[in-house]
Parts: sequence; C-alpha cells; structure tokens
Amino acid sequence: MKAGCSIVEKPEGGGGYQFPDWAYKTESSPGSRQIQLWHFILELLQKEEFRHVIAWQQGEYGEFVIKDPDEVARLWGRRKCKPQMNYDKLSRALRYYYNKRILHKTKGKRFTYKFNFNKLVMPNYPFINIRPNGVVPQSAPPVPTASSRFHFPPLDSHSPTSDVQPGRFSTSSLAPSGQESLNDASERKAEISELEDSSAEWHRSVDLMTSRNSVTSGGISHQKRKPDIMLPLFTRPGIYPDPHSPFAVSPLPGRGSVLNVPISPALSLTPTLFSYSPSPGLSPFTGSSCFSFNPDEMKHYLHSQACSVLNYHLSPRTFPRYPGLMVPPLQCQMHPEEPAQFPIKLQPPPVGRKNRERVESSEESSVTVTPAMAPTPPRIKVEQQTENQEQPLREKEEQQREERSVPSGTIDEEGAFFARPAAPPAWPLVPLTSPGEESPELNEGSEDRPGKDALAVVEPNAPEKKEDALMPPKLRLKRRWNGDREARELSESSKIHWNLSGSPPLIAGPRGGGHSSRC
DNA sequence: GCCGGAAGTT
DNA sequence: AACTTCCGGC
Repeated sequence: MKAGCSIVEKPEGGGGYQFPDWAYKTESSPGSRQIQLWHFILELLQKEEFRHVIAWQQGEYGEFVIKDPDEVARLWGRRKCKPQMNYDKLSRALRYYYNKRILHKTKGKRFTYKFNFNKLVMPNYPFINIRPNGVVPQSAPPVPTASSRFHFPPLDSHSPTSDVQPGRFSTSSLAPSGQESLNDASERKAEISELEDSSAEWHRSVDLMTSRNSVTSGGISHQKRKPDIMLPLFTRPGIYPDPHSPFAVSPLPGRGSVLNVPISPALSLTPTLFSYSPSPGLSPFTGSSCFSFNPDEMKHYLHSQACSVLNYHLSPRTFPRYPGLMVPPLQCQMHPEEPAQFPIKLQPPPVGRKNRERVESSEESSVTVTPAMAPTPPRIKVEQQTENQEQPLREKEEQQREERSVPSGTIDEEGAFFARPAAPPAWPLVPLTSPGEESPELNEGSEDRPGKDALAVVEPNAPEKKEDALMPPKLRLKRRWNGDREARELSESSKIHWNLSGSPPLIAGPRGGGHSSRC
C-alpha cells in the first residue's frame, strides 16, 4: 500500500455507470494486480463526467479521442499512484497495446485511438453468419450490451481452471484482427508477428474447440492458456448514453429486451469459442456482468466491424480468421435501426466426429435466431487464408490436423473455405446428473475446481456417447434436443431467464459499497 | 505527436 | 505481465 494515493470514487448509481466489479478489482490486471489501462480508458469513456476528457469518436466504431491528454494522464497516474504520469508515458503504454491488438492508432487524428472490438468479439461467434447484402450500421455499433446480453453456458464446465466463464471474451480466442493498415514498416512488422503468433493464437482457439469435441482432451491442455483481455460487457440497460460507444444501447424497442428469440439448444451448446481465460485474478463474472445474446445487435455489430475494418483498408486476413463470418458485400451506410437483413445462424446440435459425414448428407438442423427455424446447413463460407504458403509448416500441419479432426470446415473446389461451426464440446457439458448441482453457471466454487473433478463430470456420459454413435444422426440430434432440453431449461432458467427478472442467481462479486482506493 | 527500443518497477 | 520511465528518431 502506498501512501498518498488518491482515492478513486466509484460512481454512485444514478447517472453514473459502474463497470462490473471485476473491472475495479485490483486483481483485474494479471501482471500489475491493478487495473489495466484499457480498462481504465473504457471506464473513463463511459462516464459522462469525463466526456470532456475522453470520448468516443463520432461515427467511428470503438474509436475514441483523448480530448485532454494531460488530464487523462493525470487520472491514470492518480489511479496508478504514479504522480509523474504524463501523456507521453501513458501513450507509450497505449502503444504497447498495438501489438496486443487491443488498440490501434487512428492515423492522422491526434490523440485518437481505436479499440479492436471486432477482434474481441468476432472469433467468439463463429456460428454467426452474416449473409451477403446484409448491412450494418457503421456507427453506434451494437455489441453485447446491457440490452443485448449474450449468455452462453460455460463450454468448459469441466475446465480445469474454470477459465471459461459465461459472458466473457478473451483475446486468446480472438485471433488478431490485423486491423492495422499495413502500409508502413512498423505495421508490416506487426503483420509478421501476426503471422507468427496470431495464427498460433487462432490455432489455439481451434484447438480449444477440438478439445471440446473430444472427451479425452478435457481441456487440460489449455490450462496454461495465457490470460488475456476480455471485452467488458456491461449489463445495465441504459448505461451507455453515448450512441457512439461500442457499448451503446440501441434505442430500438425490443433491442432492450433480453433474448426475445427462441433459444435453440445450439445456442447453449454451441462452442462459440468462449475460450475465455480470465486473468488470474479476475473475479468471476458477477450477475451483473453476465451477458446474453441479442442476435440483432451482434449481427449489426459484426457487420459494422467488418465494414470498419475494410474501410480502414485493413488486411483481408482479418476475416479468414473468423471462420464463422462471411463478409458481405459492404454497404456500410446503414442505420442501426434498420431491421436485420441477415439472420444469425446458430449451429445445429453437434454431431460427433464419426457421424459427421453421414450427417452432412442428411439434413442438418440449423437454427436461426430469427423467429423461424431455417433448415439451412450451417456451412459458412469463409475466405481462404491467402498466407497459407507462408505459414510455418508446423502450423500447416496443425491446420490439417484440425481440418481432419474437427468438423470445422471443408474446402470446396474453388478453394473457398467452408467453416463448419465447430461442434460443441462434449455434450456431457449438460450433466446427466442434476443440472442444479453441476450447473454450467460457474459459481465461485467452480473457480477452484481442479481438472480432475471436471473430468469426472464428463466421464459418466461416455456410455451415452457410444450409444449415440450407433444412432442415426437425425435421431441423435433429436434425442439430444429433447434430452437436453430438460437439463437446459433448468440451467437456462438460472442463466438466461434471470436476466429478465434482473435478479441473477449468482452474485459473486464482493461488491461492498465502496472499494475506492485502488492504489 | 507519434513511434518503438531498452531498461526498470511492481 | 503490464506497465513506467527515458529517449532517440521521424
């Protein structure tokens, strides 16, 4: 503890917005055990009182302007108990985010930076298919927000580290977007490192999916995945008064409601690459930090990100990394209020590796988030990564292996990559035991649950898997749909439905009134 | 203003 | 790890 550190007040209710507890917790930052700069920036950005100091840039997605660099630096210094902090230093810290792809600089605009939200989100929704002709607003990007709360059950309820928590994003699952415009040396440099590390990142993500498809791997291999950033998701309706905030709440009626679409089993069981690895000290998502899924907003958000990226003349490589995303012909001049023109497709109930081929020929049920259920096969066209040749052999091999082992994609004659949204992890994620006792909702206890326990959750279902393998895919799907429904309903009633009532079942965060001193 | 290397700090 | 501090270069 340092003396002389100022106290940073947590905004009191009312107009003030509060970040989730984890954002304030000292353990929010793995390394420093302090708040991270980007947390802080976001924090300032969403507070009305700092609008004159830092604000979202009009019309640009996730872009913000530091209007008063000195003041921001001062605030940051105060928060970090670094009275000597100045903009020069702060900006150095921001520049470190370039390589991490948390931020990038908006060239030519002083004090203007941009969050790589697309990177933060897209890879987490491989199942989202933005169809051609779809359009999305460029401004006021919808993102999972208070009104659009995604809420997936944990994919890794058996995760040894419990590092998959509902409603959190992770950049480790986020392949670097390559959002940087690659026109100067430094960014080419970034590109190189991207080729090196990011594709590894991507593969890690795929690996994760792979492991989720395989009972045996049990996710243990990912135990060591480095903690990364997650997109803070805020759940209080109306807390983003700024329409240009990526967190802005859509004014549209309906958007403000939670999940007004049918929830398919695919939704809750789809491996959305929620490979969230919380920072070591990150507190579990509290009830208020949970998020659910509003497909409209997600869709808008994703497309606008696509537009945003392309408008930036950014590397097309950005997209191939998002196997679920089909970049539509861009028509970015769209209003947030425009009705959805492309449905978000959710994955069908998964098929086991063995049955995959069979099921491919039979009709696959895919679930659209739009009210009607569409029997569209969940093949999602994705640009073929052009840098394949440049990929290190090892990665290529990995890729091949993944293609073989994971029902994640096929390559058609034209070389287009059809990413099949990866099948969910082992079904046993919905435990055969009482859903209540092993609710996917990660509670506090689960945080410390060792991998062994987690595996124990999975194993009892092995017999069923065998059975399944012998079952016609259709039947199997149906059975799973029906069979899991009960369990799912139970768990969803505690995860999604509570959102409606506004009373989360789990409130983990020790949110005492105050927590103010953050030094 | 912005960039990024290098070394130091927590 | 995530900065902080310093600095030379553009």
